[in-house]
Amino acid sequence: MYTIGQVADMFGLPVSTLRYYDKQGLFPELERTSGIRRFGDTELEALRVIECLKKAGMEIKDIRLFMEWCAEGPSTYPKRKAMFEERKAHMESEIANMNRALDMLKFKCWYYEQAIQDGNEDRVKALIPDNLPEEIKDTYDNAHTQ
Amino acid sequence: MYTIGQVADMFGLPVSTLRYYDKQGLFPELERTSGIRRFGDTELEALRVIECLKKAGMEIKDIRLFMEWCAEGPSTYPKRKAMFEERKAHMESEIANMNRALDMLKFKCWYYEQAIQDGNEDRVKALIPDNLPEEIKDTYDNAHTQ
DNA sequence: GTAATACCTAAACCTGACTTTAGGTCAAGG
DNA sequence: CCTTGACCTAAAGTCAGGTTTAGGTATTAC
Repeated sequence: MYTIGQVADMFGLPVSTLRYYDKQGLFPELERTSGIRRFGDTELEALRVIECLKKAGMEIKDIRLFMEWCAEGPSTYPKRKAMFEERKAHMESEIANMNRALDMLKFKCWYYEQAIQDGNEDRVKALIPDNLPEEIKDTYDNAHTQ
Repeated sequence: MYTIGQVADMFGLPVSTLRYYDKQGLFPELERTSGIRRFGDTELEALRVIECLKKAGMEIKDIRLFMEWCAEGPSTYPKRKAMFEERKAHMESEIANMNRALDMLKFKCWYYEQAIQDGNEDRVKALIPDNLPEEIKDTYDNAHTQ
């Protein structure tokens, strides 16, 4: 059993964050001894899960839901799986969007590289339609910009 | 020249957002006729750029900086390029992080798939160490979780 | 002539995930 | 005894990126 301060040190989190998580219902089984929180294995495990779920872009309220489902037992496996499937699909489309943005950024870097060499944008602007490197060509339509 | 309402329709943005962008200094050259905003080609171009830069995860204040640099002329090419290089690096590391999170999600989906089949987590918990599909094996250490 | 629109402003409000503040309890150390 | 440090609470503050509201002007439509 650990105090909030020990757990904060273990996870490199501010004490205030742990209190906040508790208030949000992320530790449904948390016990107290005369008002003081006592973190056990269940809570440490929960914290590890929370860190994972946050990385996956999940909101606190969804994480709470997940914790509640875990406490409810095997009957909630399908719900839990569905939540992760939905997250996975969301994440995949986010990554696809970010890759498009990344192509755009590559294009911008190339564009300004040329502009710096020339001292102006005239040549590079004229150059774009044919001479654009393959991988960023698709980006051009999105990036018809300075 | 267009009114704010026409531009809002053209870009599918609320009028309030355009006023907000203006207030944030994103249209340094915007003109007015007796108090009313007149959006010209410069502003439409700026809006296209803004949409790109937002996709690239840039904050409003950085976009304003970029707009100001554009207005300053060729001497700011290197600054503009540096801004995009920095963004590019940032984006690449974000994508890498997201891919790690995605692997974790794949692992979770697989895990619950097994748990649903078995009606409990006993077998899948025991199964993990050897039997984990290759691509998500690395993830396991991050996901030593329910 | 009045009602509906489209425009304007400043300022308050919203969301999420925390953080900070203000005020209080309790145990140990000098 | 009294200060320090770890814990507690509720409530307010923070940040970004808008959105909403309240109140005002100006043009067009019936």
